[in-house]
Amino acid sequence: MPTHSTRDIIVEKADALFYQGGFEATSFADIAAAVGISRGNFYHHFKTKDDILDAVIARRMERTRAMLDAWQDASEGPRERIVCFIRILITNRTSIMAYGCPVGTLCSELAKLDHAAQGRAADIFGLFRDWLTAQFRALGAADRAGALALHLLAWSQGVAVLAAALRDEAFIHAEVAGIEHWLASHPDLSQPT
Amino acid sequence: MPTHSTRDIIVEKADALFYQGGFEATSFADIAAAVGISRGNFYHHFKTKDDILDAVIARRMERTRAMLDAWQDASEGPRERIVCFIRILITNRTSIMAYGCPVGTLCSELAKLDHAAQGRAADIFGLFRDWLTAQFRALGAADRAGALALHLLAWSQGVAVLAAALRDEAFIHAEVAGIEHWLASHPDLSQPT
DNA sequence: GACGCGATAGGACAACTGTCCTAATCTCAC
DNA sequence: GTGAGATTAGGACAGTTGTCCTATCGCGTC
Repeated sequence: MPTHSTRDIIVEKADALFYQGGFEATSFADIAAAVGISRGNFYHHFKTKDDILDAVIARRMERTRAMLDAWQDASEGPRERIVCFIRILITNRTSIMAYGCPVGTLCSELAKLDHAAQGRAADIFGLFRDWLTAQFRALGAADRAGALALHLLAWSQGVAVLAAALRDEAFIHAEVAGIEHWLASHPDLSQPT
Repeated sequence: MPTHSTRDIIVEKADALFYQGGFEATSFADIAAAVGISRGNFYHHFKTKDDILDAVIARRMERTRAMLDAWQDASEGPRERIVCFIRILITNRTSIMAYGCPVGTLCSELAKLDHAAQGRAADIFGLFRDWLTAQFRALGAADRAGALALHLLAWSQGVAVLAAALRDEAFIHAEVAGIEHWLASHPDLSQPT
C-alpha cells in the first residue's frame, strides 16, 4: 500500500512550484529536480506539460472540495462556515503575501497565456461560489445569495492581490475584521436559526 | 519633431504585450515583431529585458499620474473624483475581462518570479493609494482615510480578478453599483462641502 | 533461473530564449 | 561631398525549453 505513487508526488511538487513560481516559468527540469527523478522520465507519467497542469487543477479541485466538506461538517451554522472561509486569509497569510491566492493567480496567468485550461481553473472559483451561495441562502439571503457569494469571493481576492503587492500583513488583519463585521451586520441577512 | 521615437514605440508595444501576454511569456522576438524592427537591434535601445520592464513600469507610472491629475482637475469634489476611479472598471471592462488589471496581474507575476522590479510595480498601487487617501481625507475620513483607500483599491482588484476568471460582465456592473452605493452611504463620511 | 513489464535514466532533437557582436545603412553638420 | 555618429539588420552564441526515443534496471510471476 504505497502512501504516494511517483505520479502523485510529481503532481504535488508541480502544484507547489506552479503556485510559487507560476506555470509558465516552472520547467520540467524544475519539477524533476524537486521530485528527484530524471527529466526524460516525465514522458512515462505525463505526455505534455499541459497534462501536468490538468492534474494539478484536478488535485486542487479535490482538495478544495474536501476543505469545503470539512467546513460543512465542523461548523454549526452557515455564519460560522463563512467565517471559516474568511479565515483562510489569516491562516495562509504568509504564503499569500509571498505568492498571492493560488486560484486567482493561476486564473490570471492562464488568461494571459490564452490557455485551454483556464476554464477548468476558474471552476475552482465555481466551487467556492456555489458553496458560499448555499451558506448565504441558508442565512436567508434568497435570490441575493449568489451575488453575496461573488462579492465575498471578490473581496477576499482583492485582499490577496493587495497583500501580496504591498507585503502588508496588518492590511490583511484589518480587512478580515472588516469582512467579519460586514457578515455580522449585513442588513439583508436574518440572524441564524 | 518626431511624435514617437523608436524607443518610445518599443516601450508602448512592450507595455501592451506584457499586459496581454505576461512579462515572462513575452519574448524579445514578440516585441520586435510588434514594433517591426529586427531582434538584434534591441541591444541598442535596451541592454536587457529587465530594462524594458523598468521602462514599461516608468511609463505606467507617468500615465497613472497623468490620469489622476486629470481627475483631480476635471471633477468638482472628492466624491466625484473617487467615482472616476471606480468607473475605470466599466470603461476598461473588455480588457479587464480578458487580461485582468494591468497593475495587479503584473505585481502578481513579478512576485512569483521574485523579480527585482516588483517593488517598483507595487509603487503604482502606491500612487492610487495616496491619491484615494487624499480624496477620503477631503471627505472628512481623517485617520481612516488610508484604510478606506486600501479597502477601495482591494475591492476593485477583487472585481478585476473575478471578472477575468469568470468572464462575467454583469458581475462588474453589479459590483460597481455596490461600490458607488457604499461610497454614497458610508457612515464615516460626511457630506461633501 | 527465465521471462515480462512497468519504471527509470540519459540523452537526442529542433526550436526558442536573452544576449551580444559586426557590418551595413542612414542622417546630418561641416 | 565627406566624415562622424546614430541607427539598423542579420546572425552568432550558449543555454534552456518541451518533447520524444532507447537502453537499462527492478521486481514479481511462471
